[in-house]
Amino acid sequence: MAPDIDTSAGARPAPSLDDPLLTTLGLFFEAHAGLALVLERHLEAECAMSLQWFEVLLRLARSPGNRLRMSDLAAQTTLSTSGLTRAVDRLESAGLVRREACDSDRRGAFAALTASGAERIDAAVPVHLAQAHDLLDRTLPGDRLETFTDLLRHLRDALNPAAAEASVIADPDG
Amino acid sequence: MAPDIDTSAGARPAPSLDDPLLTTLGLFFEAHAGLALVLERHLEAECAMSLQWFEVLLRLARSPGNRLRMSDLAAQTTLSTSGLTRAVDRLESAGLVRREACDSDRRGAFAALTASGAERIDAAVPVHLAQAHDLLDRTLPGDRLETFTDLLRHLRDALNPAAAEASVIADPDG
DNA sequence: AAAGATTGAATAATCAATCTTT
DNA sequence: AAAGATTGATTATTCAATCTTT
Repeated sequence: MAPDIDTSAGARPAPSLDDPLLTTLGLFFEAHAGLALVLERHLEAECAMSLQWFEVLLRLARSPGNRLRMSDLAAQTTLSTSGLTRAVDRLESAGLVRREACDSDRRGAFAALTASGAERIDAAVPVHLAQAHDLLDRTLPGDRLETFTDLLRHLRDALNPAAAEASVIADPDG
Repeated sequence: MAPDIDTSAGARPAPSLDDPLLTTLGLFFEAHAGLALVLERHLEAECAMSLQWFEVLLRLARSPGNRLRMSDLAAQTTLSTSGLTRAVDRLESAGLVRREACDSDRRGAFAALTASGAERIDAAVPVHLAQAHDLLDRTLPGDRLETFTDLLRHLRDALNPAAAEASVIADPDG
């Protein structure tokens, strides 16, 4: 018979509070929060732009005709369709994006980069990349960054099959 | 003299829109969003609990006396101190957490796990872990999960030195 | 009836200001 | 005056409902 380890009053049994997978998940969430915070602060200070705006403008800049259907854009970001509608409202108010009608399906709408939006994202990308390289090349030197990317791709493919399939066609993110 | 690649009307120069680091960052954010979504849905369905509640309760369950100062708890989550105040308000309304006074410093307050809160997190951890293992052991088999954890720790340490230092003392996340 | 997009209502996150204690 | 915690005001996000077009 195995003896109880902890018999002190009021102690609860520890089901699996020390499973290393909890540590992995915790590290993942902490790393994400830290990275988003640092990147956002830099982008905000240097380019007066949130990380969300950067991501939306970048998607548009990489799309044919610098435009994308609202629903496609929503699928490529972490926003719901209503969330994207509001985000595009704000981008349109700032003059960085313009809505365009869709001829082939009049229910649809495009979000299109304006000249001003193109200027802003073109200016922001090198600033963003400089900081990201400064941070990551130093933190994950040698081939570690490539390994990290490879592991992330496996994870993303398992979690978001839609994005994985789309990347085979158009390579929005690997 | 290097010739221009694209001389079509209206074409903008592409500064570095294809830098592989943009792909890495995109994959990281997509993987995070996907993982958080999947874990949250499962936890919500099986344990009627958000991922945020899970994380707060888990931190408390792993702390001596099942309690932690509000400011320490905020530092260990992705919330601001005011955000944590509100989160603890909700947890307290649900009866999972109780505020306790701090004798040594009467400005301070503890958030402490209630018996009900302990039951709920004890029940949720195995459920959460089962899903996480099912997902990750299959996606990153062999030693890939350990490699991934190692890379995340390096990244977290670079981005959040405070958490890295704390982990040397108390091991909240590796 | 279903798809694309938007809107209203409800919930939650942050910053700055405030209050208490050190 | 500074630190710990909370509150008010603002902004942003989501779900469900709505409107138009297919």
